[in-house]
Amino acid sequence: MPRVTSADVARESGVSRTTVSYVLNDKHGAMISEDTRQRVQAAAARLGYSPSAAARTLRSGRSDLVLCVLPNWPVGPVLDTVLDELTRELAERQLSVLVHHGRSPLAELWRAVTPRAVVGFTEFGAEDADAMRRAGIQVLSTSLDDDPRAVFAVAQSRVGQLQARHLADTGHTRLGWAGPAEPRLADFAVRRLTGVHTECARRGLAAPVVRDVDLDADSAADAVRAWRSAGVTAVAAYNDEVALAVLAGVRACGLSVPGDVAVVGVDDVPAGRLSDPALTTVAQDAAVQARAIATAVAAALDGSPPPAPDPAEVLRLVVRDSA
Amino acid sequence: MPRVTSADVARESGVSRTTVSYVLNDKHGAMISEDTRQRVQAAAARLGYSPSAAARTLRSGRSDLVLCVLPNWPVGPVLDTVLDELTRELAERQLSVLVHHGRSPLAELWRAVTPRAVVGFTEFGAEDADAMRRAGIQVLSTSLDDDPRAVFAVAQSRVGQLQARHLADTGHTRLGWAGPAEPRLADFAVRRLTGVHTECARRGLAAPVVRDVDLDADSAADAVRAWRSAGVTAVAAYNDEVALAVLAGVRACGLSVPGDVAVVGVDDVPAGRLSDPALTTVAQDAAVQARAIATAVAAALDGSPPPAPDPAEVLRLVVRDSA
DNA sequence: CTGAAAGCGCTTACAG
DNA sequence: CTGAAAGCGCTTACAG
Repeated sequence: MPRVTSADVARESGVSRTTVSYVLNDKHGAMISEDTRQRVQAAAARLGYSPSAAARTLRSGRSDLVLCVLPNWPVGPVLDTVLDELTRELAERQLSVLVHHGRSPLAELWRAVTPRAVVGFTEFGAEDADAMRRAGIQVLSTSLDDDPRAVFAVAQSRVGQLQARHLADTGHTRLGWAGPAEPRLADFAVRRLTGVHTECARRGLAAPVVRDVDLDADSAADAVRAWRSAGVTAVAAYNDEVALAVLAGVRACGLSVPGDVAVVGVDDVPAGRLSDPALTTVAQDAAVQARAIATAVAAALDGSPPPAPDPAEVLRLVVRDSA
Repeated sequence: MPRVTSADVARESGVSRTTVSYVLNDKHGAMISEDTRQRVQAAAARLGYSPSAAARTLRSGRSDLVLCVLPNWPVGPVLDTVLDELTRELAERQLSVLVHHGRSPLAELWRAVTPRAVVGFTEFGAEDADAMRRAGIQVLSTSLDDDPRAVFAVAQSRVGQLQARHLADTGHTRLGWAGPAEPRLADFAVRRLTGVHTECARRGLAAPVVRDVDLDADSAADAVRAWRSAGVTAVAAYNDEVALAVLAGVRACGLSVPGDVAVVGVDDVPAGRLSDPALTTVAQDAAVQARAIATAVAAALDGSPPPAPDPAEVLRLVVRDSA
């Protein structure tokens, strides 16, 4: 089935392609007779015409796409919300958001879609970034640190600091750190752990006792025993899932939370509110993050420098029963 | 910064654009002298040349993109894996997978990217589907039922059947259904509930007692009391999250699982393995699903009809402690 | 108020 | 072995 082009519409309605283009793009508003306008629109509808994006992009030199490149790590609930929000917010600016999962050769991809902007939720290689800029694409990236070049940054070390601060404030002096077994999360994990370290150092406490724990009770029980024998009374977990594993490990050891071991997670997932005991955690406000990123992207596209959002708005300690 | 075009590369290397194109696309292998080839490649690299996707697509009439359109509902762990796998599998066929979150006007979108195929994880409107086909785009969709026109289907009613079957097999005669409070999940929920109904009817049991439960212990406790007073001894939950809420509700009522109320979830999320008691659940093999979908998409693109996968491979009851 | 023409960047018959 | 030329579908000065 051959493509319906603007030439078809022109023929069908007895006008030139120029007129078709004007009518369909609402250009030169009043300069087309109402009669012609109607005829063209009717013909377009009858033929089921839709303009070729490729031709349009080629002509104008820019598409209306924003490409989001996801990192290697599993999409959690926060990022999921961010993408939903971003899609909605940019849609109001006539921009379509497309998401790329996994890190297949980025070069192939942005060439294939010619996006107006690329938003990286992971760091781009320098060559990739250069090549994209050379092709006229806005390159934006989010950061896990306080990178001033990023359009949006939530310093992950602050997450760890918040956890350690709460634990220390509630009287614990020997902390443990429960890292994720999933290696793809390492970029996040090292930063959060650094935050715990920093806070411990600031208060003159010993460095945290580090253990990675699988998402099962046995692995967690091993870790719990190790922590206990090191005198640890409170554990900061990489996220709520890991924290739930620690809870299970403590239970498996016949001990209790928070009496024997206090636990703090990150993310505020539903399962953490429902566990026994309910998880104390660091919540990340996905809606606020999404809005901030969307604003930043929009500003970048306008050429105006975006205001740096206050990271304090994004992170919030939620105290429940586990610590 | 102006775009680097193949003409620039041609000028830089002292050949025609034709030759540049041949070299860069590995066409006519041996027919270009090694010397020329080297010169062109060096020039392209030096200039940082990357071809215009728009021009290429316009020329060839087809892009190498597969657009996945996500439904309204939140992306769960299963779909997340499916997208990752699909991306990887189709990458081997030189196809880039792009994902669209949310249901902003679909028409705008596929026009903007001219994908080779569109894979819907939700139903398309008939006009949308027609318009896409008219534009030469392959339209594929997954289904929640046994729809033969779908490239891939996991009948959600089977999920409910599996849950009910296990509960009935273990001696329960009065079942409850815990639905999700989130309205966007309704499409899934009604089908799973139907499966429970069907299985109950088949065995001559009373219809399940239906309650939607929020993801908090209080809401769940209300539901638990309602079930108890209706004589319910076992509950099939929409998914593991809801099941965890039911667990919390039972606890809040001072009752126990599975003694007073047995509970089955769906999804086999880590938190369900870690809860107390560990959740019996229906696992969906995301890897198998992803492979099946990828194969189906590839087959559709080749024009060959895909083999219907065996849904039995995808769904699996995992018996643990809650039922 | 409307049309003829150029040109976005690419690939590919078709000639040499 | 390599080049001149056409054409994919669109938009937009530029003429009427």
